Amino acid sequence: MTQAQNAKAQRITPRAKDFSEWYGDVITQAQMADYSPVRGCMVIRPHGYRIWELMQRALDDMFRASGHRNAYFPLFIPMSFLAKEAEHVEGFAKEVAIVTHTRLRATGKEGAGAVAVDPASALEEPLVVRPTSETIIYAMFAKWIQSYRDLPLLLNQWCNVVRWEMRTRLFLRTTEFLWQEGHTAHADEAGAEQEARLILGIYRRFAEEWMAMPVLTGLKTDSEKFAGALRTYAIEALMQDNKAIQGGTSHNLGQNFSKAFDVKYQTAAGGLEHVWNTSWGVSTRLIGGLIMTHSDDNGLVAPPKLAPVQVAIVPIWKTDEERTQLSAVGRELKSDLEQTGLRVEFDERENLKPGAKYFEWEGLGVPVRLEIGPRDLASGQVVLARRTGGKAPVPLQGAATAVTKALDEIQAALFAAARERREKNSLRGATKAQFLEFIKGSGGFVYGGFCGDPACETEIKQQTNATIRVLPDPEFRSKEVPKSCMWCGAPSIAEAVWAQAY
RNA sequence: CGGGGUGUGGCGCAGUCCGGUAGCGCGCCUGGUUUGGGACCAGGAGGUCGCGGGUUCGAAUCCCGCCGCCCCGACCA
Repeated sequence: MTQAQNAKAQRITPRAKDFSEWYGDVITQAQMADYSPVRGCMVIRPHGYRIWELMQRALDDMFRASGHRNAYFPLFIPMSFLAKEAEHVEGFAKEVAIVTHTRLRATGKEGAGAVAVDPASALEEPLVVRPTSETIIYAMFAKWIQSYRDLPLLLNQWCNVVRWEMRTRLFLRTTEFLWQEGHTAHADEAGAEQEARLILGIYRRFAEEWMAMPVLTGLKTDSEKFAGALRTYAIEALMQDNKAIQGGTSHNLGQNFSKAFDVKYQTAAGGLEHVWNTSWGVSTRLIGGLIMTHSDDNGLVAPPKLAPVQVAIVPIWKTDEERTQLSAVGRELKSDLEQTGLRVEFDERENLKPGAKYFEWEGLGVPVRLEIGPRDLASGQVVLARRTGGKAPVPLQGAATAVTKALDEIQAALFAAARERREKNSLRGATKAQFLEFIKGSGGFVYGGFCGDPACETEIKQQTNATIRVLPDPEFRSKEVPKSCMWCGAPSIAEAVWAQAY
């Protein structure tokens, strides 16, 4: 077997063969993450972390522009805090990590038994490792908020959280993950509601404009809402295997937490009122969504705006003279592109043939590759190859313009393709029979009437594993309003979108 | 927690049925020749065969126990 054939044989598992293996292969190939020695945890490698940093920057700018400020609250939360809001405890009790001791001691034994928990170091009150920070943040809000003049209070934090999950998958669900959590306090319900909706809009814009990932926005049903929230809004995207992913949530918490933590403010009229809160978050899970939205059987496809490397320049040379010449031209090209703000690598490695480099950069998801050899040099051009397919020569002089244009086109094309795929895999106005056939077949988003009865929702979930992803916002609703429940036939209270989900 | 699979150089695997002291491909290192879609030749480094017991002259291989990981189901961003 030649090396080429061998490499082909070891390639990424095709999506059609095994989607889940494909997903893992893409991550490995792109060096985005690795399994850690701790079960359920992952190491985010530089190429994956860079995507997260780019996401953070974009989101953070949007938060800041809308008046939010960043802060940092501690990892540890007194166990008693979690118990203060009844629904909230119930929601998280099953998956919190608890710190009970503060010391190890040497046992004098060999190997793994050489250290043990020092029983003398038991904490009086155990600490929980935050699964989310509502409790500790609102405990602090109670200290900081006194008057209506202190409102609204608009904070955000970037941090890690821990939820002890039974089954984990890289990026999509890990025991520890990175996210941002926004927490705000408002003088009235309208303020909180407006904030929750504002953030949902930011999440949608981020998903569409940066990730090139089309999303539905809407309201979660009670069974799917955040534990402790009045209402939960979410963005939902459809992956290539036709399973849905919840990409971000924005909660109107009402006064549930302000009452539990006694967060009160004095009104202009002199009265005393509990504040209205919101909380909202997106996590590294979005990276999983990004992978499953765009990538193909050759590896990662990164949308240009979030690609750690946007342009890879690959020189092609034979003689030493060509090498010297191309090395100089390549460096200059790199520098030109960088000056227009692009993220560029010039691949001068000598131990790899150009073809090998192409495959490597493709696996890493680089949207644009510039190939430049003696023939191009002679005619004053470079070959511009797109990750999504197609090669064409462009003038070497002013290549930055062509590259920028290509990146913009790729960004737009990825979004359009993803949206088209989603629509192709959506079924509207479904009857029960159509719903069953669709969900058990290829799957996707199913739009239909919903009676509002949780029992109906549960029955559907039990029989099909599909859940209501959202009660969609007006612009995503079908033209014809469903009159009756897709499942039970009772009068419909709202249109719902069902899907099997991650 | 239930079901399935799997643990052998960094990665992917063969060897296990039928015990005889570990091999292949990729990757890595050195030198040379190469370079327009995964280069080739030569030399080389690297493994307590998941862990613990047992059987045996001898165990990756047979027996007993344990553990890890991956995939599939119920909970979740």
